[in-house]
Amino acid sequence: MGQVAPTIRWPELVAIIGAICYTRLIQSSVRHFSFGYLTLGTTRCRSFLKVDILPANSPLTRKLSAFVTLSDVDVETLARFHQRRRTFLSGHEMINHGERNQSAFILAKGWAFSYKILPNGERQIVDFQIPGDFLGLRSILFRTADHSVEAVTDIEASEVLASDIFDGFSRAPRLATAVLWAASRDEAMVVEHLVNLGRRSAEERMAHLLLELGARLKLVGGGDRTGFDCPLTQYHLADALGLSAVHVNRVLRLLREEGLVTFRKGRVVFDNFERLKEFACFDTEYLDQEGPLLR
Amino acid sequence: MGQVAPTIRWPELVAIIGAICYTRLIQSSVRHFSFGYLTLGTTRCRSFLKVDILPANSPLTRKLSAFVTLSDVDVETLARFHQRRRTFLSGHEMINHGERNQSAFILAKGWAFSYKILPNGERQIVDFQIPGDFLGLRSILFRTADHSVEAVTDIEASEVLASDIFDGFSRAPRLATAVLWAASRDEAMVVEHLVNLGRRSAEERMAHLLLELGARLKLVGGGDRTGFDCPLTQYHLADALGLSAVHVNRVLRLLREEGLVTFRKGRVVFDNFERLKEFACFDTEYLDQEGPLLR
DNA sequence: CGGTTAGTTGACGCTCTTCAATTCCGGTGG
DNA sequence: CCACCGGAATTGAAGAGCGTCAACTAACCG
Repeated sequence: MGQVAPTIRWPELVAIIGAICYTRLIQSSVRHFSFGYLTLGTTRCRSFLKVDILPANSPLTRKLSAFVTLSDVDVETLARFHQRRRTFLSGHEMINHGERNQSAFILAKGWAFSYKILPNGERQIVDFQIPGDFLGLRSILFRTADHSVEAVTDIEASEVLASDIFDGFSRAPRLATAVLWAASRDEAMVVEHLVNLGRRSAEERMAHLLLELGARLKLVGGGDRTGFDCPLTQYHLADALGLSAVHVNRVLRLLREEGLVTFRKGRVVFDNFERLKEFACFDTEYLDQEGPLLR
Repeated sequence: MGQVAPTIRWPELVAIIGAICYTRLIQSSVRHFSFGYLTLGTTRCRSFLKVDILPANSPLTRKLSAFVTLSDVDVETLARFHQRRRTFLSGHEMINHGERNQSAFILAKGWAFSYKILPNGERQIVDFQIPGDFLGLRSILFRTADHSVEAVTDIEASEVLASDIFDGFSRAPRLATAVLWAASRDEAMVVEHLVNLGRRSAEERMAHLLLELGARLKLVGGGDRTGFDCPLTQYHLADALGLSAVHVNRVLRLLREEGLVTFRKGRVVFDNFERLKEFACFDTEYLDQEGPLLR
């Protein structure tokens, strides 16, 4: 607390805004930040993030303001992203496929998932959103939402209107680069899910998904390498992995009997983290970006 | 030819840059463009696009310059995207997974595909790129490429360096919005492929892929609803659809015997377009965006 | 006329789905 | 306190879908 002068200026707003969109970036931002100003390991970074310099109305901006001094216009631009705090009950449809003028959200608390429904009623889950994630960006860039988002648990989120985004872009052009970068990270994750569905066995898919969720949660303080709390049902997993719920159950049993991972009563336990990673060919590369290209 | 005054100004550079990244946007741009200035059907739009006003060094900028007068700085910014014309032989690795400082490309001629290789040697094709498509955007936004791109046929393309993109963003902030929008379109397509792999049968996947390629090619003048020329092998299709090449063959036979679609000797023929669309539950929504949200 | 690559077909078996039944568990009302 | 209920998890059996192996043909090229 306070061991770092709060007047540090870092001209690359890019990475900061990126961190808004993806809290998991915070870690890498700070890593880059250290390049020339501070040398911060992960643990020191965490405590550093607790430093509160500017008054702010959201956990995310507070985190960000803690390690960079923003210009007035930047602060104002950021604050707009967190003006409208909203809550949703579990099961609520936060974004509806086909509807126009939808909002985007930055998740503060709870889990959600984005999905598409096929005409025959089957559901494919595209990605899960955890605290710190941006959701529904495509639904404001396109005029109508091309997918839906439903809350898994009760949700707290900041509503981001299209006007927030586009006003922000014209005020702070670097914001656009950062959001582009964040969207590309999203795409990278979807690509990884695609590879998962196309070329891996059911067991590998499951292992990979659980490891990914664990890695993502770890970056926002929601778990460690022993495991994490997971509010998903086996039906959620089935629809994300392109499997039937029955087979998901069998796969989970198999992984449990192999001593790799246990998922029970809302808790995922990595029984043997290293062996599980090897089994799933899990490479964190697509999550561990070093931050946007800065010049 | 020439029936339209060449001095028309449309302040929304956004859509134009979007069109650079996705030539298929041209159709929708013009549709939007017509909103107040011109009423152009698809066919009239096409002939309109042939009008050549400004000298330019690439087919894409020529197309664009034909229907909008750009400011000097805009033209210069656009021209930078097409300064470096390059050619590749079929089979060439245009972007290599894991390498740093890769370029992006705008395809002018030929087909390519982006893919990932798993440790066990299996390949998953994420998307195919056809003329007018942007490829490798993520490889310059991230420091290292998270995927590879290989040329299917001989290729002509404009090389876009990271500096082109970022310089362009600071010169013309609207460019950033447009590229973000284009990247989101890319993501929408990947999401659709994900749904394909997760929740459709082999026959439906194949039908859907062929319809998508047909629809995309139609927008750049490479086919119509009777069919299109397709340089892909059955191995390409297999790796894109998460199937084995043997099964791809069977699926193609089945679709042919059903009188739905025929793929032979580099040519896809839609034997019964309507029935095929119905069979594949093909909805062009994710391709038919009306253009970026303008204010 | 071989060599090579893409496409084709059959046989067989594994993976995963489907259907159906059963258990577990938290909540709710009596 | 128990009885009851609904959603989620669990398990078994049967079979469809798709992969693998292997052999073969067709087309292209030097």
